[in-house]
Amino acid sequence: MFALVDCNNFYASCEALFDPRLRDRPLVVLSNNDGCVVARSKEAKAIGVPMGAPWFKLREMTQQHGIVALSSNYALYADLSNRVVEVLSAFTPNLEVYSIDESFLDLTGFAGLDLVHYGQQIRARVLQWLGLPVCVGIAPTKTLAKLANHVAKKRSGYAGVCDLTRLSGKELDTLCAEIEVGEVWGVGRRIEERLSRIGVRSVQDLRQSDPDKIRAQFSVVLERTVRELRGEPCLALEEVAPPKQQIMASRSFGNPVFEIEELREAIANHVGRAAEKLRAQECEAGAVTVMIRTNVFKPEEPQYQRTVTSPLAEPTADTRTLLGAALAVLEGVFRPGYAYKKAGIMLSEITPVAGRQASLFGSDVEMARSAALMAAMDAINRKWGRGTLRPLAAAGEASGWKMRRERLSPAYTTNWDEIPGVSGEVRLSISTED
DNA sequence: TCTGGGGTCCTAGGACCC
DNA sequence: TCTGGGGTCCTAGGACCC
Repeated sequence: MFALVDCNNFYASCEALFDPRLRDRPLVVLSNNDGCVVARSKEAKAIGVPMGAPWFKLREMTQQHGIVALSSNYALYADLSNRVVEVLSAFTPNLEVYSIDESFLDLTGFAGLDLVHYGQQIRARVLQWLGLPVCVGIAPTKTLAKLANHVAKKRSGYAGVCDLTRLSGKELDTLCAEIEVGEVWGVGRRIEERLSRIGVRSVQDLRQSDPDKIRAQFSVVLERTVRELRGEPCLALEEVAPPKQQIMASRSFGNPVFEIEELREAIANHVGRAAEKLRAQECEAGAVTVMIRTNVFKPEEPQYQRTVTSPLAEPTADTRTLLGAALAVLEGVFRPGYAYKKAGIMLSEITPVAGRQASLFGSDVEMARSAALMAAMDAINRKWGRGTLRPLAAAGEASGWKMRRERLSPAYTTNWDEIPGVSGEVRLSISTED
């Protein structure tokens, strides 16, 4: 038995938590570079702000409704996300952190409990301890738990907790017939269109499809979805995230970039971040990819984009080696005269340091020195903040490539200088509901 | 003026092997 | 007249997720 716990309007809820003026107002959180809407408060959804809409296209709507827009504050969201997981961990021994705002809880063996009541306890505790609203979906497979969570969110009658096993077969049929198939986890826009063409429009239609035929016409992935919808578990809880096979770091630029110096600086920063993640999972990379491109949304301007991968002589996690390879690629792909809008890098062919094969040509002493240097750099950056120590190439004065973040809220919970202060008379009231 | 940044898995087809 | 059978590896592209 699984429970899927999902935070409601997570980014928007995090922002409103520390700024009460934002409550009950249409609030949106923007993507990096203040580009698109990536999260909306209940009120923003109600007035019809579409998900993914470019912010600059919403100006009229903003004036009309007084929408508040904020830049993404991932330091805040990540910290609060960790706290949510900590609270949830008390409710189960086995938990999978699925995304920044969702976790699967293993409730196998909890059959003696009233799971709806248990779900309500989870909601109440996260709300009381963290101030964040969540919904809970309970079912015997992950796909059904996702569906249950959708129901808990959309139907007020469930008060935020839906246990599909509480429904009779007939009630479940009726419910599934009322939900569009596109709401199912794993059914995106394309598959939804194709399903519609063969007459599969509701969740119920998909549940009643023949898994073998679905496999033949679509894929083994969708077959698993059908089986999961029928209550046959095909997806297991993944408590420990497997190491990443690729690590990417890329950003759009706040302003168009013309000079290779600025691209170098951006690439150097990206390599630094990606290499840090690589070392955090105790791995090395065997190849570095560099991507640069002009603005795809301005087809009237000259377009250029290149993505080139450079294999390394041997795998490494040393920022200096990775950066050397990346900058060499950049020299090769750069063409002057273009207005670049985005640059990124990717580390691939990732292998654990532990299984490393001895090198034919390298020296063990050099390798040990490299590992020690990187460990020292990471420790200093952890203690004194990201970017305290970084490659020279990343430390230039150019700023055109940096992303726009004009509406950033404080790092309320992760920076001593930005912790909110309280003044005046304070009256605390403590609820004993939980 | 202005449009994000990460990831995963699966499949088909080509090249190659014996 | 008539031309096998069984595999692996790699890449590109498509689909999905948050």
